[in-house]
Amino acid sequence: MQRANQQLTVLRALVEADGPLSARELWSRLSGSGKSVGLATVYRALQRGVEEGTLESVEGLGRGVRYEPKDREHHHHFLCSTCDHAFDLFGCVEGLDSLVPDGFQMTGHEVVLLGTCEACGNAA
Amino acid sequence: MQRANQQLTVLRALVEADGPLSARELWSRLSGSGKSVGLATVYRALQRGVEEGTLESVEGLGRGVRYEPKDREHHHHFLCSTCDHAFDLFGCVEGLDSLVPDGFQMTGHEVVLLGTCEACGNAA
DNA sequence: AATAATGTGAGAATCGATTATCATCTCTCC
DNA sequence: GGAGAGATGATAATCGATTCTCACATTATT
Repeated sequence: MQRANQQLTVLRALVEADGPLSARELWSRLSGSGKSVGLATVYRALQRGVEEGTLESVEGLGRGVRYEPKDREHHHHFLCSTCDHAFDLFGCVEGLDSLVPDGFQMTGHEVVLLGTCEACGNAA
Repeated sequence: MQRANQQLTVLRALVEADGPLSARELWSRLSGSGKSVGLATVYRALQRGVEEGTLESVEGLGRGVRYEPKDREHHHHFLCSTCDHAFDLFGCVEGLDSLVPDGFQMTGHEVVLLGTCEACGNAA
């Protein structure tokens, strides 16, 4: 059995994106670009991608869950408060360990920068 | 059953908490501590607190919205992946500016440490 | 080609979070 | 004490997100 057409369409759109996308964002993008895909199919593709290990769900970017390819290097995100789009950033920060309280075990971290993206800044 | 000043009861519980709480968490805590308060009242108190400027809503800690007193100093949070409780941290990090892409305007940032809190770590 | 297995789209159903409704209850002011 | 204003609790209604259903389409198998 081979992966069907729409599953691939969804995954490819996510790989080409400049940041993590929610199911609905993904659906809007595809709908707007001629490639009409059912919303249910988007959800199925995302869920399956996570199960198969190619995708990862990202929480903590405003409300809702977004998804991104799992093979990306460690990175963080910029969330535009105007258009609500999330952008991938490169690099990380130092000094996180010193924040951890005694007795707590840190297994990971999230850094989210907030503000306005270039497009929204220019439009203003 | 006392029914007076529930607004105060809610705000006080939030001030005494060691981290931001969601409406439901707050409601559970109050219910569990003898001070029975309607869930609707909790929502009303939170909404009003935000309007009046004493409370602040915090997104980005897992799913859902949590609230904390607005007069706290700049700080971040530790989210326990076992009990899902959010704890206040003290201190901040350096080097965030270097992550901002050209043309983007950063107005704020969030740092969330993930892992297990002391209680959950000991219980394991 | 015939059949079986799987993928897909549209919309219904579900779920949790939040808000609205409304009958009561409390407090204040007279 | 009594009226009016605002607060409260129980629960229904709403809302957005996600999942489920099912008829149909596509692909695989023989």
